[in-house]
Amino acid sequence: MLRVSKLTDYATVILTHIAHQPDELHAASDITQATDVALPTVSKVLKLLSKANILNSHRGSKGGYLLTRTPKDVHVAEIITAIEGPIAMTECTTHTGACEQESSCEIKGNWNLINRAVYMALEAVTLADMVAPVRQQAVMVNMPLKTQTNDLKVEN
Amino acid sequence: MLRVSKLTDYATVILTHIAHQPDELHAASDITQATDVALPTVSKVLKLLSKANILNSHRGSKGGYLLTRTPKDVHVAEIITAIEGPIAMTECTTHTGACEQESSCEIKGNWNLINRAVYMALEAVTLADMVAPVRQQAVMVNMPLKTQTNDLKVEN
DNA sequence: TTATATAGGACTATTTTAGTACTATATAAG
DNA sequence: CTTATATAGTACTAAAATAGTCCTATATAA
Repeated sequence: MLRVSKLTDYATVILTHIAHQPDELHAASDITQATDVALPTVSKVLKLLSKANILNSHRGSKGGYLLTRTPKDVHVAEIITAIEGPIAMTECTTHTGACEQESSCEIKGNWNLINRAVYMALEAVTLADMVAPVRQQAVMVNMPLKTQTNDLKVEN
Repeated sequence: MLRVSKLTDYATVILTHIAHQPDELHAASDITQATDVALPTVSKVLKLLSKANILNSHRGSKGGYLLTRTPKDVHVAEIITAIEGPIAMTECTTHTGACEQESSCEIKGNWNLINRAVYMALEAVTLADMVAPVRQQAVMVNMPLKTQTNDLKVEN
């Protein structure tokens, strides 16, 4: 299925809400009302987004959360990473030594290639796109081989 | 993390092995030996790939599995779909009615856009690429807005 | 000083995934 | 036609990941 977690989904909903009024502070309780996501869950998501420097937080009375930058500069890849950690399709591409077959594995490099492609797809869409659905589309193109070799740089 | 399941990972390993000798029948027991994946697991994966028409099966003595087509025509997207079902990042994009906020959801269409981008990334890599690591790379490009409008066709 | 709001971490329940086992069916070979 | 071998299909169990909740600490405005 290649799913994004529910929390990540909530994160996009919450960020979309905040992005509508980018200059105001949004308290967790307000966001709960607006999004129908349970308060503890909203709170959890906001903390993660804050930690990832997508939101700034203000404590105390009249506190809340605020975007650290314009929605155009917040990429979907970043949101996913904030909630779920680094985007990597297979264990071996994040944790060295996680797989016993690692040394003899032929396809690790190819998974890295796939990771890259997926990551670029996710980086092409921003929070701004989520807020005001622009009919912009990311499209795959096969580049000439030779010119790309350096780009691959697959760690071994 | 945006993971592919372990079974999918096994599937790529198994298919890579088979693709090395595309004209021979490969029994589950042989593949176990070659890949160090447990027999019941190999068996499970092979059945799924067979059901998805990526492999042909031959029963009985001297039976086994065979690719249905050349490795160049087997896309990674298809392998993932065979093991995990349709590629969709969020629940709402596969199952209508799964989300209560569906009717008022602003970002569903955008998830469809993201799905599309990811799918294209995964379709750009084939089993042939996995077998003989070609230094080919898929790259994202932002297309002009107007020309793409028809392509989106986001169901509501 | 008090009310309010976030920070951080721990914990539990649920769901998903991985892995295994069992029975049925098809085929090649003696 | 019988037997050995291999896949088909399904059901079940165990393990891991995720979701969701709660509690205590800290910061800030009034």
